[in-house]
Amino acid sequence: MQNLLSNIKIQVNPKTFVKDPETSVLGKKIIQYSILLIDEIGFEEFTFKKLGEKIGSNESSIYRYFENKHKLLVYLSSWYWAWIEYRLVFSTANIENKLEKLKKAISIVTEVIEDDDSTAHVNEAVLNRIIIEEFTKTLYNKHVDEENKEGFFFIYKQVNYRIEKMIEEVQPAYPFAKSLVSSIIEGSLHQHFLKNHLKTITNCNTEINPSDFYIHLIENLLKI
Amino acid sequence: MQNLLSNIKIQVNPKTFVKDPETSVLGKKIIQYSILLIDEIGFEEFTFKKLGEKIGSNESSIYRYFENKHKLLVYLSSWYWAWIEYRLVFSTANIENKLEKLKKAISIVTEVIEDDDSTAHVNEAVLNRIIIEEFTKTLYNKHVDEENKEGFFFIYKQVNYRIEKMIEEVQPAYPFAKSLVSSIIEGSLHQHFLKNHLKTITNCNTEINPSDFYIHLIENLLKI
DNA sequence: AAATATTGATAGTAATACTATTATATTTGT
DNA sequence: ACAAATATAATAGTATTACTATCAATATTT
Repeated sequence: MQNLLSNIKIQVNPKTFVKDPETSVLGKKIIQYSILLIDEIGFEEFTFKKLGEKIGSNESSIYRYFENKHKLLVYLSSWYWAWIEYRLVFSTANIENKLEKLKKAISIVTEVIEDDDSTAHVNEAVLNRIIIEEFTKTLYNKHVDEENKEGFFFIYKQVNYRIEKMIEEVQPAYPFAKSLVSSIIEGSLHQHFLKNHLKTITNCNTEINPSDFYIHLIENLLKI
Repeated sequence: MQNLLSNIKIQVNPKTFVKDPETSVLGKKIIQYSILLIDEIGFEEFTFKKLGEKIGSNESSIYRYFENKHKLLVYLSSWYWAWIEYRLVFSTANIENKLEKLKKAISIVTEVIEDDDSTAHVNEAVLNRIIIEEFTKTLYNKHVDEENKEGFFFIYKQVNYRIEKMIEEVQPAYPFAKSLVSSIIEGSLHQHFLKNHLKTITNCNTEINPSDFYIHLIENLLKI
């Protein structure tokens, strides 16, 4: 896709890091290779020691950027959702028709991502894969409430909120706009996961994708 | 609810355990207190050592029943879905009207569970809470494909399949029955989670529950 | 060139996730 | 009732994880 972000820096909640990884070569290397390593071995097997070996740096140097691997995952997720939000706003900005606008938004949050060259150290396609496989772990743990208060999920909720408003524009009478949006955004990641691992309980495959399922769903559900 | 299971034993895939916990007093204690301890401290903080302390047993004795805590969680999840399947089959058996039957099924998989006295060592209400908070972790890890081949998720997929068939009965023309079911079953757990932790992106609360959202959804989506 | 910040190397701690061995109960079969 | 079999407990031990602390080496800024 076209280079939208060349002069825009994705802002991530500073509470997720000790030192901003965008401010140094090592920091950017941590981001770049953590994405690749998590994709390769999975979040449970991923350690700062292994990442250090991969980038020829010391474990203790990585700890100067992130308190622990959980916070790093929260950082990567926030980055991802901020990037999605940017694309969402940009690509729906000039659509007059409310339903078309909503459909475009649904596409943005449900489609498979291809790499975008605008950010050299972030491979968006691989990041999308790790969001599909690992995003749920940023929410599902005993610190959610605390971290939610700290604003760790602000951008994610913001993306939800934006689409909620679009639903209200299309069909103000629909009584579950918030639940519909959150079930589409999270559900789409889940459908991608099922397509890759539990194929018998999804219709999604190489031909049909989650976008088709969800766009058909809103078209039928919000009929006026 | 009434005592449906007094003479029925829930069958769980033997590959999830080393020794069947249903066959001894210690085994049942492991099940009973692991549910309570996971609910209390969360799965990440849960260890066999802490469980041993809680039940006055040695860590090494617990390892004779389960290889590791992940397999224990898979066991508990399988037990849960087998119990749901039983209730699903039982409570939809005599419903003639296809849509009513489907709606009943949706209720069973989306409603909040209250304790059922039929199984002394399993508190179903607490188990439901840990399924809401932890079930996703049985699927989302690097061993899914392997464990799926071993049949660890068979009962879960079976529950999906049964409801899929009910959708086909109601509306054979609907093109995404599998995805719709899996998104309802998983999505309902997620809506319960959001209700507890990220209240701003769900309509569910003490008055509105996930069942209302999903029943409204299928009623509108499968209109004939 | 000096001051400052960043990174690397090494060492160390507590906890986790186990395995192995042996001793002690408890159950069961005759 | 007793021996044999089985289950459980106690103890010890290993490798790995998830850090923290300290200090030296190297860049970078002023």
